[in-house]
Order: sequence, then C-alpha cells, then structure tokens
Amino acid sequence: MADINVSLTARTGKSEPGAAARLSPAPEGEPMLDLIELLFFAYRNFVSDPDEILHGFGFGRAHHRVLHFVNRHPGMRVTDLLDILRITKQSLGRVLRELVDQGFIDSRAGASDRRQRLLYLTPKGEALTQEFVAIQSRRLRRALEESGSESRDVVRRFLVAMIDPEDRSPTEKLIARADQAVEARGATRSRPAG
Amino acid sequence: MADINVSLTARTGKSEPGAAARLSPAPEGEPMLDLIELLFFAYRNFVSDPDEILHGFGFGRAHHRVLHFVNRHPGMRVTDLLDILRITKQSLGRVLRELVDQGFIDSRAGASDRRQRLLYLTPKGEALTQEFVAIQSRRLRRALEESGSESRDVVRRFLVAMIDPEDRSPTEKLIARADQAVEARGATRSRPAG
DNA sequence: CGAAAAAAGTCAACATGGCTGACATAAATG
DNA sequence: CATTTATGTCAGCCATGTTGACTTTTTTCG
Repeated sequence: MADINVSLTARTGKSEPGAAARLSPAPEGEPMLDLIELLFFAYRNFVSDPDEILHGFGFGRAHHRVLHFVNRHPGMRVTDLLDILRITKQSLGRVLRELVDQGFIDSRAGASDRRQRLLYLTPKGEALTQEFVAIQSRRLRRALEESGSESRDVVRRFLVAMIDPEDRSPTEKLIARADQAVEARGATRSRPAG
Repeated sequence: MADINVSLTARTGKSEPGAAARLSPAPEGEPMLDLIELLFFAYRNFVSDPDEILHGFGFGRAHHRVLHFVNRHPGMRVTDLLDILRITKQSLGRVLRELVDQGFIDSRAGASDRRQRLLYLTPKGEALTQEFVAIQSRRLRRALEESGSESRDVVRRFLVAMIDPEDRSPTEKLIARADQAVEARGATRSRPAG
C-alpha cells in the first residue's frame, strides 16, 4: 500500500540526495517529490473512470466537466459555466452543442432575461452524471477508508488549501449572482422547470 | 478557507437532496461531490504553476512529465518512460526529440545494451525541473500547513490509496528491471555518465 | 550461425479539446 | 435609439493524444 513512497524515497535517497537541496541547504524548503508524483498517478486514475464510460458515447473529458457542473448548479447560465471552466466560449460551444443535441442537457431561455440560456440536465443527462459520481465516489470512499478515520476532513481541508485563495469560491459567486437575480425580481428562477 | 465546502454543501442540501440517494436510499454509498469538485480545482491550479513557466519555452505539460520522471530516474530507458506515462511511442517521441534537441535531456546509448537510449537531464534540464519542483512543493507545503499537523501522512496515504492497486508500483518495476540488469552484468549502469 | 525478438525511431493520418479573431443576433439597458 | 450584454458561430491554428505500417540496430536463443 505504501509501496510507492517507500521505493521512491529509497530511490531518491540512493541516487540523488535531494535535488533541490544539493547545492544549497534547502533554500526553498523540503521538496515534496513524493506528493507531486502521487498526485499525478492518483488524478490520472481518478479521471480515467469516467473516461471509459464517456468513450462509449463518443464523448470526452470536456463533456464530463460540463455535465458535472450543470448537475451541481441546475439552471446555471452559459457565462457561469465559462467562468468556472475557464475555457473559451468556442471550446465550450462545441461540447455543449453535442450534449444538447444528443439530449443530455436542456438549454432554456431565462424567464426574466431572455438572452440567457439556462442549463439543466435531462433525465438522460442525470443518469449519466450519476454514473460518474458513483464510480468516482466509490474510489474516494475506498481511499478514505484506507487512509484513516479522520482522513476525510483532513483531505478536504488539504484540497481546499491547494486551491488559489482567489479561486476558492467560484461557486459562491455563482450562487450570489443567482440569488441577486432572484431578489431583483422575486423568486422566478428557483424552480423554472417545474 | 472552507468556503467551498460550506457553500457547496449548503447548495446541494437546498436544491438536490443528494442526487444518487434520491430515488433509493444510498444504493452506492455517500456521493463525494465535494471531493470530486475539489480535486478538479486543486489539480488544475497545481499543474498551472509549471504550465506558465513551460509556456515561455514553447513547451507544454507533456514536456513537464518527461522532465519530471527523467529527474526521478536518471538513466531510465525510453521503454520505462512509456510504461510510466502510458502514451504511445510516437507521442513521447515528439516531446522527447524537442527536449533533446534543445538541450534539456541527454540521450545516451546503454553501455551493456546498445539498443537502449538511457535518458539523463542536462544541467539545463535539471535547472528547469527544479523550478517545477520548487513551485509545486511550495503549494503543497502551504496546503499541508493549512490542513493540520498530521496531514502529510494522511494525505500521502490517501493519494496512494486513490491509485489502482496494480498501478501502485510502476517505479518498483522500473527499479527492479534496472537492478536486474545491473546484477546480470556487474554494476555497469550505476553511474554510466560519470 | 542465423532467425526471431527487442529497443528505438519515423512517416502519415486522424481526433480531441484547447486557442484567437471576426462577426451575427437577440435582448436588455440607459 | 445607441450601447452593452449574452449567446452562438465560422475559420483556422496548436498541443497532444491515437492507429498503422515500417526501418534500423542490436541482442537473444535455438
């Protein structure tokens, strides 16, 4: 289970006595080579789960992200999605069109601002999204079980802290904007789809 | 700091009382929506650090990975790198050629098996790699500090456990193969570059 | 020794998912 | 009515993955 650490540490210790600390004594602090590497392998396996499912639909990772965030924020605007994903309108446009055309996402004009396209998962989209959530959650639960009882809180705090402070509340902004819109006109948007 | 969790949890609680648990009572276990999302944001920020540096050299993430693993395993074979990265020879060939041509990586024929190309970082390649290690280690150290004293071990165990068991020792295989080669002919390869 | 296998490299073609730039349209806003 | 905003779209480029076919060099093994 701790195979990777042991061997990587051993290897580093044998052939390279700490690359960054070799010339001057730790000018930057301890190099976290093991965690850097583990993050690479862990994330690769983590995203490969949905990748396999997506392949069957002719979709890719980009589609997964869109489905995920629309699931998280039903009725979100296209602009909100662009802010979260940080890709261009053109890049998003491609995958969004495919998802709408194939009936995974429903795009409806906003009731109060009809320029907006508010995004919802269709039942078909919800089913697919839940597959992803299920398989990734399974991996996460297994990992948390293997890493100790209080690991969930530690891991969550760690992951939050890994995010740039200014990026830590993209969803707050989204929710704030939605709430603001609701306030400005009465609760029109809270359940626009019924 | 815990902004994301709070709001996302609140949001989920408000609008969707647990998507996977809505129809039947938790058929798959608790959905880890918060961690799924946090991993996405955390990893994006994590890899964006080197990305910026790489852009200045006309390089991309693929180059980063190659530099990283050659740094970890000086003298590794091209095949070893292919096994770790799990990309095709052709994909690796492109970035490797650029790295060799521009003097970041040195590729030398193996002493005992001259079909092999053993890969080493040049001083130039080492300098660049250490930039990446430094900046990513800084983020990791900060995150570990923010998430508690025993967090490093918990996080490391968690990340190892996130990896498919059969993938947990790619480096073992590499080292085993190298050691085997060394045994088979006496320690020819341990410092072939002097 | 000679055949087969292994390590590496290369050419060509294609897919995905990023990007920029330039526009177009509809709707809201002042 | 002019401007801004939200969205969408065309065209083309780049990075990095893929498959398939092949070559060269060298090692291994019957």
